[in-house]
Amino acid sequence: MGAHKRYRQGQILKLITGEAITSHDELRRRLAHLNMRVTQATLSRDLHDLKLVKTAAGYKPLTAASKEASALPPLARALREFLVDIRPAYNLLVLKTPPSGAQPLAAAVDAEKFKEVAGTVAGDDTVLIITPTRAARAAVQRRMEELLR
Amino acid sequence: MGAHKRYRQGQILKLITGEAITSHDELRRRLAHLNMRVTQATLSRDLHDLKLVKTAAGYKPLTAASKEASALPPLARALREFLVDIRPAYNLLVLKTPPSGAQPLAAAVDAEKFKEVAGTVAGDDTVLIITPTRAARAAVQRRMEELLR
DNA sequence: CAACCATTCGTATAAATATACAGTCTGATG
DNA sequence: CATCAGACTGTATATTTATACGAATGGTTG
Repeated sequence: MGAHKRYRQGQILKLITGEAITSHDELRRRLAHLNMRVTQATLSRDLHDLKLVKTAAGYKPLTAASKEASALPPLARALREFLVDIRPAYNLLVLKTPPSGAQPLAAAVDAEKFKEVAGTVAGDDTVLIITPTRAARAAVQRRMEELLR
Repeated sequence: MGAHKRYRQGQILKLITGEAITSHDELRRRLAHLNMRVTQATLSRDLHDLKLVKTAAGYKPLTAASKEASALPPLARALREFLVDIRPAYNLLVLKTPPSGAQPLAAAVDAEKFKEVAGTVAGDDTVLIITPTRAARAAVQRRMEELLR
C-alpha cells in the first residue's frame, strides 16, 4: 500500500489551504472525492506529519516562527508573543498587549530584573513599567527593541 | 460565579508559555496548584478565547506569522513541501522532488497560471516546465526562488 | 422590587482525535 | 527462496476536546 502517502499529503495541503476544513471526517470525505480512501486514523497521522494544527478556521500549518518561540529566552519570547505596542512617556514605558496578555508579559519583565526598572503594574492588556528617570526608561526601551530583532 | 475569568486566562498564558502542556486535564491540574479550580469544559472555552492551538509541543498561540502562512498561495506551500532542486536548461525548468512529489507540485504550478509557462509535464519525482524562451524561463525561475524566501 | 438579559460556569454527553495492535507489502540480506 | 525489518495502514478503542443545557450571578430597566 505504498507510494500514495506523499501524494495524499500534498493533496491535503492543497485542500486545507483552499478552504476551512474542520474535522478529520470532513477531510476524509474531500479526499474520497479525489478517489483517495483512507481512514480517520491515517489522517490523524498525516496531519501530525504535516504539522497542521486545528484552529477555529480549519487546519493551519504551524510555522517555523511559532516553533522557534520556545527556544528563546523568556522575555524575548514573551515580547514576540504578546507585545502589540510600546509607548514611552517620560520615565514610564507602556506596553500594550492583546487581551489577557499583560500579566504574563509583566511576569517576564519582572523575571528579567532590569536594574533600571523600579516596578511594573499589569492590567489586562496594558503593562506599565516604572523607571526612575527618562534615561533609564530609554535604556529599557532600547533593550526591549533589541530583543525583538 | 465571577470576575476570575480574565485572571485565569492570564495565568493560562503564563503557564503555556513556560512549559509544554498537552491536555486540558494537565492544565486543569496546574491551575489547581494555583488555587483555581475549573472544569475541562471551561478550559476548552478559555483556550478557544485565547486562540491557543494544540501542537505536538503543547498549546501555542496562533501568531500573526502563522496566520499569514495560511494566506500563502498554494505554489509557495507546494514548493516548500516538495522542491528539492531547480535545474534550468535554456527554455526549460526541471524541478526535482522526493518520490511522488511531482504530481502535486505540477498541479500547483498549473494553478498559478504563469503567463510565461507553455505547459508542464510531471513524472514521479520530476516536473518539467516548458516556457517559450530563455528569458521567460529565467522569469519563472526567479519568481519561484522568491516564493521560497 | 420584579422582570429581563447577558455572562460565566458545571454537568453530562457528544464529537473529534490519538494510539495500541495486528496485518500487508516491499525491499534487503543470508 | 526464507527471513527479517521497516513503512504504511485499518480496526477497535482510549483519550481528548467541544457543546447542549441548565443554574447561578450580576447588571439594567421599568
